[in-house]
This record gives sequence, structure tokens and C-alpha cells, in this order.
Amino acid sequence: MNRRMNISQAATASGLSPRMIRHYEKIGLLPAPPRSDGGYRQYGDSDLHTLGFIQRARRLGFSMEQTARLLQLWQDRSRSSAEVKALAGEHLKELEERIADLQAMHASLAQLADCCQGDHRPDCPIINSLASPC
Amino acid sequence: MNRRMNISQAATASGLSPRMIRHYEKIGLLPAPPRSDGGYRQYGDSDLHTLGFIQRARRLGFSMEQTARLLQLWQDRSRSSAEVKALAGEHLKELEERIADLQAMHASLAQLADCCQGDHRPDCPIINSLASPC
DNA sequence: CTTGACCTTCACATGATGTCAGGGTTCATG
DNA sequence: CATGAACCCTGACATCATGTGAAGGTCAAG
Repeated sequence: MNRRMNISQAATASGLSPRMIRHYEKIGLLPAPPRSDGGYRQYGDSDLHTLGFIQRARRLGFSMEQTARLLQLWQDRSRSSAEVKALAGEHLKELEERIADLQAMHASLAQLADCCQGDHRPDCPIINSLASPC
Repeated sequence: MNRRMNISQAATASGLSPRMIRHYEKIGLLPAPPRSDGGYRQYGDSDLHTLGFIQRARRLGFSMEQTARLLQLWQDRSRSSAEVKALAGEHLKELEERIADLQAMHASLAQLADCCQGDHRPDCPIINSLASPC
């Protein structure tokens, strides 16, 4: 156990790409792993654990900056769950704002599309609405 | 009428920034306007109309590429409204996908946050879930 | 030892927009 | 006419997360 693996194995195992793993290392999100004699990165289980953490945080839509803060909280044994919850709440609010923006766009456009005959004739409420303010 | 205006006036009138107007010109979305002796861009009413069209398309979330297609359709008198509606439908589908993705993130995270006490203790389902696969 | 698969770094691209720098123009006022 | 403020020009670099490609080194199996 505590297998040493190359970057593409670590990538496959964590659901990330080699490119992103190197990137996370460069921006300091991830500790630089030891290297083989030839300079290959060698990842162990604890690196894999961190990579998985990052992947899951990203999959929930946390930004890199928020992910970095989550990693810090993860490694901070004296954290309070309130801190984590606050960070999550911040992200939930961002998600809600983005959803509301997209829904507003969708509603406006859907209404225009509903009024559009969608036939061979050129007259179209969608184009008309874009062409004229209001 | 057909006032000639400088770029920042055109920007203010259309709700865009001078930077983006130049950008739209560079990528061929907008015809290059005539210039003053000193090289200033001079915008007329028809340019303003086009700028407004672009701004409204962007505000509905159309990509630059889709906006370019909409502009073409706008200027094509032999277009069919079906073409416009198809383009709108494509964008509506993208919006729905993005909304669904964000809602899935929100639901997952909200559930975790609901289970989190948010107190001074370190134990936190959010962090736990990020730390362990499943 | 050769070969192919893998790894390294570096650089450039995306999309839409901001910002800054260094320099020229316009126009109203003195 | 001269000056200064406000505007404009181009070009370059930054964002954010990620992809792609090039040029070259390494590893392991045959």
C-alpha cells in the first residue's frame, strides 16, 4: 500500500486531468510531490485523497479560491463547522444568483419564442425584439 | 439626424463599453465605421441600431457566435422565422442544461449544509463528504 | 538497445472583458 | 494662438480553468 503512482494514474484515479494536477501544484493548491530520479512526480495515497477532495469541491461548483479555503479548513483540526457552513452558504448564494439570472434569460427568450410562428416567413418576434429597444 | 458620435457616446447610448465595441469590430461582428481626420471612429444611427441589437442578444445570454448568426439573420430579408426560432431553441436548451447543472450542485450542497450543525465543533458533513468518495 | 508510452516544461489558445501605458486629437477657454 | 482637460488611438497583459501542441527526456517491455 501507499502505492507510488505517476501523474496520469493519479489523474485517472481522481477524475482530474494531468494538466490540472500540475496546475493545482503550480498555484499552490496541492503540495509538490516527490520526484523520481528522472523527475517524474510520484503520488501517494494522501495526495490522491487531496486530489479527490479538490475534484469533489470543484464538482459542487466551488471556485478555486473557495476550494483552497475548504482545503485549509479540512486540514485545520480546530476549525468550526460554522466556518465551513458559512463558506458553503456563500457558494449557495452565488449559485442561486446564477440560477436566477439564467432563469430570467430563459423566461424572456421562451416567451419570445412562444410568439414566433417558426414558419417560412421572415417576420419574427425574436428578431423584432432584438432589433428594437423594448 | 444621423448624428456622428465618438465611441464613448455610442457606448453610453448602447449600454456597451468602448472596449467591447472595438472588440466587436475587430472580430468582424460590426462593420468598421468611418474615421475622423484624427482617426476617431464616427458612429451613426445605423451603427447604434446594430450595437443595441448586439447588447440585447448578449443580455439574453447568446454567445458571440450565436449573436453573429442572429445579426446575419436580421440582415437577411429572406430568412424564415423558423431559422431564428431554431437558433433560439438551441440557446434555450443550453440555458436549461446550465440551470439543471447549477440546480444539481445547489441541491447537493444544500442537503449537506442542512445536516451541518454550524457550531464551534469541527465535525462537519460538508467537509466529510468532500473528504471521502461517496 | 530499441521502441513506444509516458513524463517534463514552456508557450499559446479559448471567451468576454478589464485595465494600463504611451501617445495623439479635439475643443473650449484664456 | 496656446494651453489643458477630456477624449481617443493601439497594443499588451490579466482574468479563470482548461486544452493543445512542441521539443525533448525517461521508463519498461521486448
